[in-house]
Amino acid sequence: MKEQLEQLLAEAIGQLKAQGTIPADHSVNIQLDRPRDKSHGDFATNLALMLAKPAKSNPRQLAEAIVAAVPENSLLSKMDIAGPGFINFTISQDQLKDQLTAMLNSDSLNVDVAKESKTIVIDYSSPNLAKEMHVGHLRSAIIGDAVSRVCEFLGHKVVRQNHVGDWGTQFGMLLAYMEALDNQSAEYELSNLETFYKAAKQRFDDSEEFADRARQLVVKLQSGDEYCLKLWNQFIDVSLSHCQEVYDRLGVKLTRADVMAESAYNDKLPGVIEHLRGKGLLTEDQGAQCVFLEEYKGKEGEPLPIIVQKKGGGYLYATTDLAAIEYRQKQLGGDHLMYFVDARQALHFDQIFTLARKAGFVEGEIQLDHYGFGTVMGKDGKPYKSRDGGVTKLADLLDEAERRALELLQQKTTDLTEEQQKRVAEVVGISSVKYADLSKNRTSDYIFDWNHMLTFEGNTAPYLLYAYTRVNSIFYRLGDTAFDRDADIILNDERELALANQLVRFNEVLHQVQDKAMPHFLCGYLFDLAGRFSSFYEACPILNQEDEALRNSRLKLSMLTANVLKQGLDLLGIPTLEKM
RNA sequence: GCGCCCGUAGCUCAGCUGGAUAGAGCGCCGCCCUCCGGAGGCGGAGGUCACAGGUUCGACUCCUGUCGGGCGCGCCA
Repeated sequence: MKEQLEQLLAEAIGQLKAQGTIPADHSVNIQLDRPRDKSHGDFATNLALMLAKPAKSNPRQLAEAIVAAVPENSLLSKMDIAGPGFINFTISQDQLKDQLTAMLNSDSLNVDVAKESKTIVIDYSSPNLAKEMHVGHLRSAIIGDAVSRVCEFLGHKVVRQNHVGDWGTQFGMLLAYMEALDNQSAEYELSNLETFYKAAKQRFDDSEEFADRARQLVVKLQSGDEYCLKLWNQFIDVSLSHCQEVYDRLGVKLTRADVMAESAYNDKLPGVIEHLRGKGLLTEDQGAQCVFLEEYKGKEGEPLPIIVQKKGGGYLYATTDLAAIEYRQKQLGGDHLMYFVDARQALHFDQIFTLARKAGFVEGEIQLDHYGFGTVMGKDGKPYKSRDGGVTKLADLLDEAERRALELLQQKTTDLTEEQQKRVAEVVGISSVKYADLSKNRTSDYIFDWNHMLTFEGNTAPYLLYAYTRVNSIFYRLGDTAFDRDADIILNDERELALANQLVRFNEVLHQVQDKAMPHFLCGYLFDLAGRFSSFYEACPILNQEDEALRNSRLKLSMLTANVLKQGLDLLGIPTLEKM
């Protein structure tokens, strides 16, 4: 709808240029707003204000010229000039109704899918396997997952990449500890990775002998020693299973098949160095192999190094990332590589992307983006910690979410069985945590507060889940009674119209989510949708409506609302409940 | 020292590419249950958009500076 209007405006501008009203060489960026104020129509543009100066005309006159130049169309019912020269557009009701009908008749809610499907490689979650997943891993997993779903829904091929950290010095310590325990107790202790890591670390710090053995094992592991590899594989397997449990509980789509671990690039790393050397980009500095790029200056204006090989010969994550970028374009066929990684790594990715292009690890047209995100904070405004001051394991956090959700639900009257209520609590609990995160601007830090996320009031998961069940209950009540799905849609009441306008925006919002990798746009949209539905529901009788035509129309609006809520939540990785 | 991000109502957050009277939710105050799920709806009070300049017809948004907070800058990932 927005695109169609843009097209009309582009034609109008073209005509005015041809007439000489606007200088032909003046490039015009068509801006279309969704005005906050209903009296300003469905869309508004400030074109006349922007073009008044180059056109040497006054804005209101120019606005009139633009309006006159808009081609005949069925999209608009009205164009008004307001204020200093805004043009307000009102979409014709027929157009709205057609769009609503198209959405109702489409499995994908009639969203515009990409004309050319791209391959989008999305790096998200990517935890370090040495430890159990903790709060710090939450955002990447759920934001990345939501954006992945949206990209897929919009017709792209999405390749998920879980770039887990499974290689590095700390594994020596872990293997040494596994070795020190007999096999059975190792298995037992591995079931709690967190304590296992702590115990190993303790031993490493306390015992010189143990530390030596740990270092020895790293070397052996990296040289492919079979015994070490066996221990390592065993450890990785347990750790990945832990991750998978968390993904499954979170409803994050990642599976083992998406795991492309750091170690998978091991045999590519010498080649990365050679490639850089071949390009003349490599410089030895204090024994380490570095790349100095002019783009990045240090303290006194001297270039900043990217270290790709340590003086001992070991490789660093920059090296691996370069190998991974190449793989993602050349093996996976990525047109767009997305990285959902903590904002603190912005500089690192900036450097890596620049270097990858310069050195030819990627070639041709490719989009490389690091989408950073802020930190999860406690109420004190400091990074979120558990009560004992340590990092909070994700598994524990999710347990608590479910427990708190159950408490919340038990305060309400319900006709659900205890067992059903427990399942509902699981969904509500997990969804609350996810939604609290997704509904905030990706780039900023946010405060993690159980009381804010687990409430039925405001922009929360419980509110939206409730809103969905409420719409849904209309159709439960309706039961088998048929209603005419081909009935005309009637938008006479302002609340019907407001709801209809919001429903129709779904497409637009999803494209914004994809463009900016910002799921909170979708959250805001759904909250607004639920609010408009509630107002409609309050003021416009549906099942009690005696006028059959009106009743059918309202049922159709309700059904579409349910479909959009369900699909929207699904794209956020949140399941809906039929009853709660 | 250099670089990046942030500062919006008492609290938690929105504010799209510069647009019309800066918006929600909580909390506070007031309405609305003969009616489909009140876990709801309607309304009110509450703001120097950190501060000072600048650009512009128009600035929360862009530029410069100041203050305050967070983070990153050579062999961890």
